Amino acid sequence: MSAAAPHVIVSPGPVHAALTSWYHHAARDLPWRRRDCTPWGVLVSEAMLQQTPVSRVVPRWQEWMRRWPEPKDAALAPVAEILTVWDRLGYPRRALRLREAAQTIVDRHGGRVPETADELRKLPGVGEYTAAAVACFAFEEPEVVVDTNIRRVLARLFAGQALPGKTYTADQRRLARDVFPDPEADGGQLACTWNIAAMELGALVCTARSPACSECPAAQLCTWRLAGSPPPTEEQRTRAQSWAGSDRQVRGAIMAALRIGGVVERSDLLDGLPLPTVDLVQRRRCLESLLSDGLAEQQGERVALPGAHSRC
DNA sequence: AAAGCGGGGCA
DNA sequence: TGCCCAGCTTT
Repeated sequence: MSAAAPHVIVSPGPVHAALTSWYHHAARDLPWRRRDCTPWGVLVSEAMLQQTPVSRVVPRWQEWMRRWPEPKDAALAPVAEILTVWDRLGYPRRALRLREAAQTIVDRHGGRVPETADELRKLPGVGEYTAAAVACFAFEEPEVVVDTNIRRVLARLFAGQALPGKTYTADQRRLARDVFPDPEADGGQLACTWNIAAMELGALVCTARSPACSECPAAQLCTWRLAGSPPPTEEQRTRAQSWAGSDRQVRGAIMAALRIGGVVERSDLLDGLPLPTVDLVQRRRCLESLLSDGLAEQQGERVALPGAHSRC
């Protein structure tokens, strides 16, 4: 037993009622939430939404689903095309893994997205969160879903903290389980709605920077609010990864050049990138890492997106 | 448990 | 400029 474990004082029941009721009229109309969205569409959305805001995902999701409406379509798509459609969503390794997941679904699941969190978890790029989310949102399985929004909402509602801290700890996982609705109460309906409602509240009302507590359906039940909304501690404040000058920036610039230029001379890639600094060691390191990741391909003295045909 | 991995938008 | 955003993989 951990001495630092937060104890749930507020009864979860009224909070479940407040948030799920709120969700029914406040929810955004997102394409992957519609009745006619397939499990594959839900999986694609979750892969794209890993670390990328909804507003930037919507158009890329629509283009992806138009081209590859089923797993078998994405499984056959050239990597170059996958990465081009992915465009600047970021973390392009996610796109490769989504394609690999499609291939696994075809090879091992008859082309249909598996329905349980345990099976989903085995797919490339599918971790604890995504497995639970797809099982819940696509198949109405009452899995405990915990994303960055839900972590923050639970920290405030039940632990009285302004922010949940940078890493997902065992205490937070325990809290999420402790306040989760009874999965067997009504066939899992409440549990699934609770997941999406808590997530939506975190996205629209209980935001990280300036929460709109006056609009919160659970403000009167919120432990953090009742404690006077104490500010986050120094430890809870996340320190951002630097961006300028980072390998991620250089990798991103190389990928952008490959998407636009098709097949590019290796030398042009190393000294012709639109970046503020020219660090040849770093550029070489980043190019090698992209080749190693399978995000780029060497063709003689040229470099291209994997599968892109050379002009020779 | 911590580090690495994109990119855009807003305070 | 700093910070935030429907995480996963590797160590």
